[in-house]
Amino acid sequence: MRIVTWNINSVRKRLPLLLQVMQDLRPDIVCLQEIKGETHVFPSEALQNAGYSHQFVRGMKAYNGVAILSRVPLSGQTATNWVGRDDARHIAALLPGGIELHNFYVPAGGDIPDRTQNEKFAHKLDFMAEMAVWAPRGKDKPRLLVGDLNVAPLPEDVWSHKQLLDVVSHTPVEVEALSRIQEAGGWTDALRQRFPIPERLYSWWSYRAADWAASNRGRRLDHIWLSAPLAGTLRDAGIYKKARGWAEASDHAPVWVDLAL
DNA sequence: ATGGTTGCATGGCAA
Repeated sequence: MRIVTWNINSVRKRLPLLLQVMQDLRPDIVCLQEIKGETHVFPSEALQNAGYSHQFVRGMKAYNGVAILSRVPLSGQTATNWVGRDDARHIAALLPGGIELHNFYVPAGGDIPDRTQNEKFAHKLDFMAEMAVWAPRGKDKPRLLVGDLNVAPLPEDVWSHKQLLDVVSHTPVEVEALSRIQEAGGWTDALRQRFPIPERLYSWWSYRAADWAASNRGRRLDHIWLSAPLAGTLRDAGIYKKARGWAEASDHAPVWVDLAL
C-alpha cells in the first residue's frame, strides 16, 4: 500500500497537480493539508473520477483544512480539535485491517520563536504538548501519523542547522516538543528509516527564493511516522521533489511510503 | 540586516 502526504497549499488552485501526483505515484491513499477552503468547495467529483472514491474532508474558510482521499474503504472517521480550536488541523480514519491513519497540520508558529511575544508560537507549542499527551493512547495499535508537522527535527533536515537554530521550525524547544510526541507514541520516522543520517532530506522550499532548486535552502517539515506494530511493514519511502519544480507548485513536496499491509 | 512569494479574498493575514 502506498500512502502520500502533501501540503498542497490550496486544493482548488492545484487540482491539476494533485491529479498529476496521483498519476505519477499511483498512491492508494493521499493525505492533504492546507486545502484552504470549506468542505463544500472541495473538488470531490474530480477526485472521485480519478479513482479516489473514499473521501474524508475537513475544510474551513481560507485557512488550514485536511483531507484523506482513498482507493480503499475508510471507516471510523474522526476529527479532533486541538488546544480547544475548531481550526481543521486533524482528521483520522481506519484503513482495512483496522489500521489508524492520522492526518495532522501542526500550526506553523509565526515568526518570533518566543511564546511570550508570539501567540502563534505559544499555540504551536501547546498543540504539540497536547499531541504528546494523546500519543501514548493506543501506541501498541497499528497506526500511522502523517502530515505537515512544521518542525524539521534533525540538523540534516535543514539546509543550515546553525543558521536555523533561531528560526521557527528548527528551534530546540520545537525539536524537543516533537521528540516528546515521537517517544510518547513509540513512532518510527519512516523517511529516516529509509534515508538515515547524514543524508539531507527536505520537503519544503520557500517561495521567496529566487531559484529554490539552485539555492536548495530546504527544510523537512512533512513526515510519515509508523507505530511499532507497523514499523516492520516499511518497504520504501521517498520525497517527490519533482513536484516542487512544476509550474504553480506548492511550496511543499509530496512525501510517500510503501507498506506491506 | 533586510526582503524576498504565494493563496484567499479583495485588505490584510497566514505561511
